Amino acid sequence: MSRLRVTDESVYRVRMFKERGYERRKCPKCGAYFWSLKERDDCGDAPCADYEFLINPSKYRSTPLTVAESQDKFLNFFRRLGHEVIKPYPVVARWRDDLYLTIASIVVFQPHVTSGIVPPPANPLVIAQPCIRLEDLDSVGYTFGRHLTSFIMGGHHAFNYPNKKVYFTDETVEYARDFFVKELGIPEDELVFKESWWEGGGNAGPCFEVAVGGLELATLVFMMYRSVDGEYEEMPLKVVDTGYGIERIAWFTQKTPTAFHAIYGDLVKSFHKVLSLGEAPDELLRTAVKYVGRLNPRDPEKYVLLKERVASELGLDVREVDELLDREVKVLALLDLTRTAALMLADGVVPSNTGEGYLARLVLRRLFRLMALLGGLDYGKVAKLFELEAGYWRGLFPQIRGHMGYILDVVDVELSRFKEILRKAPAVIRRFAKKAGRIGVDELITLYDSHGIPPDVVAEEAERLLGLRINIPPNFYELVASKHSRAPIKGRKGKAKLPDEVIRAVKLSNIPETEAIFHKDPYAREFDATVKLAVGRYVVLDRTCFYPEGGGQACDTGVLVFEDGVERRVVNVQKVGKVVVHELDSEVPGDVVGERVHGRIDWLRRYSLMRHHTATHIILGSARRVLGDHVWQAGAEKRVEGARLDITHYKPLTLEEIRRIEDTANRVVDEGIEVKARYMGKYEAEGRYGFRLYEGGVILEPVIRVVSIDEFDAEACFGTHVLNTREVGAVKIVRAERIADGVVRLEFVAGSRVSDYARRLEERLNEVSKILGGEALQRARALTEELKKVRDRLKLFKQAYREAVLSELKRSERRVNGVRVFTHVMRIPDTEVARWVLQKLSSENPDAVALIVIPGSKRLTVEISAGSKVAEVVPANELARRAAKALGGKGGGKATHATLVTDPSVGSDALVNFILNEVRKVLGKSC
RNA sequence: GGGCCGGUAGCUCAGCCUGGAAGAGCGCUCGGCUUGCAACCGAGAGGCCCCGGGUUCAAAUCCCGGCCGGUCCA
Repeated sequence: MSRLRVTDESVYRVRMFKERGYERRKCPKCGAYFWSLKERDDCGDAPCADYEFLINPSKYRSTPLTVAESQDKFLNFFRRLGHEVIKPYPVVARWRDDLYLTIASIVVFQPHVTSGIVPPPANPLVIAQPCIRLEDLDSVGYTFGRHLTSFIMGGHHAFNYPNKKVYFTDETVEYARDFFVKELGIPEDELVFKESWWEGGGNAGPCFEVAVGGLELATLVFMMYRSVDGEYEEMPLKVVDTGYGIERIAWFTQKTPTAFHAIYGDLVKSFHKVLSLGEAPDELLRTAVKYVGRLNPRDPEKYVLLKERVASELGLDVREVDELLDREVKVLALLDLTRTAALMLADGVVPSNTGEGYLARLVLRRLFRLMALLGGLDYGKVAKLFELEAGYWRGLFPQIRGHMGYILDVVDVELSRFKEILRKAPAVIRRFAKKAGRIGVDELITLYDSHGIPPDVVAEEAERLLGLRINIPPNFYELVASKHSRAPIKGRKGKAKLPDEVIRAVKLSNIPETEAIFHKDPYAREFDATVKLAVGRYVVLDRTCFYPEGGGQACDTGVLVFEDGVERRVVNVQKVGKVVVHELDSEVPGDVVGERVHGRIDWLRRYSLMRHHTATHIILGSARRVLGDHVWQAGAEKRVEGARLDITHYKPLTLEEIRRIEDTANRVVDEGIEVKARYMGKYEAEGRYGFRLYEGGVILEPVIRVVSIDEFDAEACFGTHVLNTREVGAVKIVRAERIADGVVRLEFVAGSRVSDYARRLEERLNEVSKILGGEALQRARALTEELKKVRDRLKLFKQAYREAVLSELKRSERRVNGVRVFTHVMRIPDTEVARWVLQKLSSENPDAVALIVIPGSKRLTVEISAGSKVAEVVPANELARRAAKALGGKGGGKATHATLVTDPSVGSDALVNFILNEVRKVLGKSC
C-alpha cells in the first residue's frame, strides 16, 4: 500500500476523537499512527498484534453471531440510521469492463456512480455484498481465516456531491464506533482506528482501519482523489466507502479457533467426514492461533517456526504437528474454495482459458489439487462438498442450490480435464527430463506454464519415475508471473471507423444529438433533414433514418439528395457520441450547411438487418432455455445475409441441442410476440430484468433503451428491431462450432435468407448430382464403393510394377572389379517404387551397387543404392557428387543411398556409363 | 488480449535438435498353443507425418503463414 499522502493529517482528526478523548499514537512496530482511548503497545492489527481476541476472549465479550446474523445486524443498524438496503449484486462484475469479479462493495457503484454519470440507487445506502478476491488463493487457510477468497463485505456508502452533502468522515467514524460498541458490545477501550491510505481503480483517499483484539473488522475509506498519471486530483464527488468484514465479525463474536469454524459451523465436521479425515484437536488449533496472527504464514521459514513452537508448547513431535496442521489447513481452505467456485458458477461463469472463465478454472484446479493431496479426488466427493455448501448457504446464497445441475455438470467436465493433465504428466515429464537432461527451474516453469503441471506434481512424479530430486524455488509463482507481460485487465478494442479530422470536427462543432428516426419509427424509409456539418464526404444532419453501425448491427446504406438535385450514395454511417455521421461516395459541392436534404435508406437491406437482429435476441433466449442460465452473449454480428451469435457454454453442442434451439426460436417466431423498445431508468431496468440486460456490453447511462420480447428476452440494445417476432419469418441455424474454450458460435439466417440458404444447398446438391451423373446420394454411395475397389486394384498393380522393376533390375547384373552392379531405367517414373526396389535389392545383396534412372521431362533423377558391405568402399553419395560435378547437376545423400538430379539432355545412357566408370575407378584404386 | 507447448498408425506416443529409404507399445486380423478364455509365441493389415507456401538434389525433420487442441498470465 502506498504511503503517499497528498493531504495533511488533519483529515484524520475527526470530531469523535476529540469529543471522546481518543489520542493519536504511533505503532512502534509498523510506524503507523492510530487513535485509541488507552495506551497500547501496537496498532492492534495483524501482523503487529496477536489474535488477542482469541487468546484473551474475556476481554472482548460479545454475543456470538453467525454469518447471517452478523449480516442482519450490520444491515439493520445502518437501516436505522437512514440507509436504504440495496440487494447484493452478482460476484461476476459484468457491468464493468475493467474488472472480472466483484472485489468490494464499491465495485457495484463503479464507474457509473463514482464518476458522476449516474446517481446512486439510494443515498446513503447499505449493502451486504458477496465478494471474491483471488490474490490469496494459494495461502487460504494458513491465516486461519483472516484471508478468504470469498467473503461478504458490508458497506455503507454515502455519495457527497458538491451541491448535496450526505455525510463524511465525522459521521462515518461515529457510526463505526456505535456499531462495534453499542451493537456488538465490544468495550470501547479496545477499539483502534489506524490511519492509512487507500488506492484502487484509479481512485484514492485516506482511510481508517478499525481493528479490535488483533483483527481488522472494518475499513473506512474516504474516496476523494482521482489518480491521474501518478498525480492526485481532487474529485468533486466525495465518497464514503466502507467495508465491514461480515465473516470476521462472526469469527470475532464466536471466538472459534479459526474463522472457518465460525463461518461454516457444522460444515467443518461434514467436510472432514466426506474426506474421511479426522479433525485436528481443538487444543492444537487454539495453540497455533496464538502465533498465526503475528507470523506471516506465507513465509515458509516462519511457518516452520510456528510449528516448532506449537510442538514444544504441547509436548508433541514436530512432524505430528506438521502433518495435522497442514491437513487441517487444506480442509479449511476447501470450505472456502468450494463456496467461491459455487458462487462464481451460480452466476453463470463458464470455465475457459480466458477472462473470468479462467479465474473459475483456477479456483477449481486449486480445489482439485488440494483434494488430491488429501488423498482422494473423485467426482462423488467433490459433488458432495458442493452439495453441502448449497444446503448450508440456502438462506444467504440460494442461487447455489438453484444452479446445482449446472455446477455439478461443470465440475464433472473440469475434473475430467484436470485428471487428463495428471494422466499425461508422466510422459511430458519424461520428455522434458530427456531433452534437457535434468529438470531445473526452467523446465519446472515450462511444465507449469505450457502444460499446467504444478511443480509439486512434477517433483513427485520425477522422483517416482526417474529418481530425480527436484528443488522448487520458493518464489516459483513469481517467476512464472514475471514471464508474462502485463496488459490491461480487460482489453478494450476500439478502431476508429472515421478519419480523425472528421471526429475532431464533430466534437468541436458542438452539434446536438442527432434525432434518431430509426428508433422512433424503424419502418421509416424516407425523411427530410437539414445539414448541420459537412467535411469532405462526411455529412451530419439534424435528424436521420440511417442507422449507424453499432451494437453488432451493420449500418444502413441509401441515398441523400441535396438541393442541387444530385443523388449521392451513403456508403457508411457511424456514430460520434450521439451524433450520426454519414459517409458519401463523393464530396459535397461547396457549403451545404443549412441546406435541406432528402434521404432514403435501402429498405431491403435494413429490413434484413432488423430481422436478423431480432432473430439474434430470439436465438439467445432460446439457447438460454435449452442450455441453461450460464449462456451469455460473448459477441454477435448482424449482417444482411445472416448473423452470428457467440454464446458461453462449456461443451460442444450436440446436434439435438442445436435442433432444440432452432425449434424453440421458430416457436417464438410463430407465437407472434410483440417486440418492444422503450427507455427505462437504469435501476428500474436492472431490478426488473437483472444483469441479463447487458448481454451486448456495459451501458454507462442513467436511462437505457431496453428491447424486450415479453418475458422471453430483454436486452439493453441500440439496434433496430421488427415490431413482432412473426416478422422474422423463420430462423435456420446453419453452423455451430466451438470457437474457443467455453465459447460456441452459432451462425444462422432469418426471413427470406432462409430461402436463399435452402436454394444454395439445392444448387450445390444439383451440381454434385451433375458431376456424379445421377441422383447424388445413390451415386456417391456407388462411387465410394468403386473408388475402394480401384484403390485396391491400383495397389495390386503397383505391387506388380515393383516386382517387375525388381526382376528387370536383377537381370541387369554385371560385375565391375568383383562388385555386382545393377542398373535400370524406369519406363513409368515413380520415385516411391524405385526406392522400394533399391531397398529390397540392397538388403538382399549387401555386396551390390544398384541404380535406377527415373526419366522426366524437366529433370533426370537417379536413385543410387550401395549395399551395407560395399558402402564403405563405394559410397553412394560420393558417386552422386562426382557425377553431379562432371555432368552438371546436384546430388547427395548418405553412403548407402543417394539421389542425383541432372538435366534430361545428359541422357540416361551417358549417366549410367559415367557412374559405372566411377565405380570402376574407385574399386581400381582401392584394390 | 498476449506468451508458451503440442498436432506422426484406431489409441498412447518416439523420431524433429544435427534433413537422407516412417517406428514402438497397446488395440485389430489371421495362425500356433489351449476343452474354452486369458496369457504366451508367430505372422499380417493399418500412415495426405494437421493444412498451405518456402529453402534444398532431398523435408515428418529447417523457415514463414494458417487451422486445430492444450496451458499459463492479464
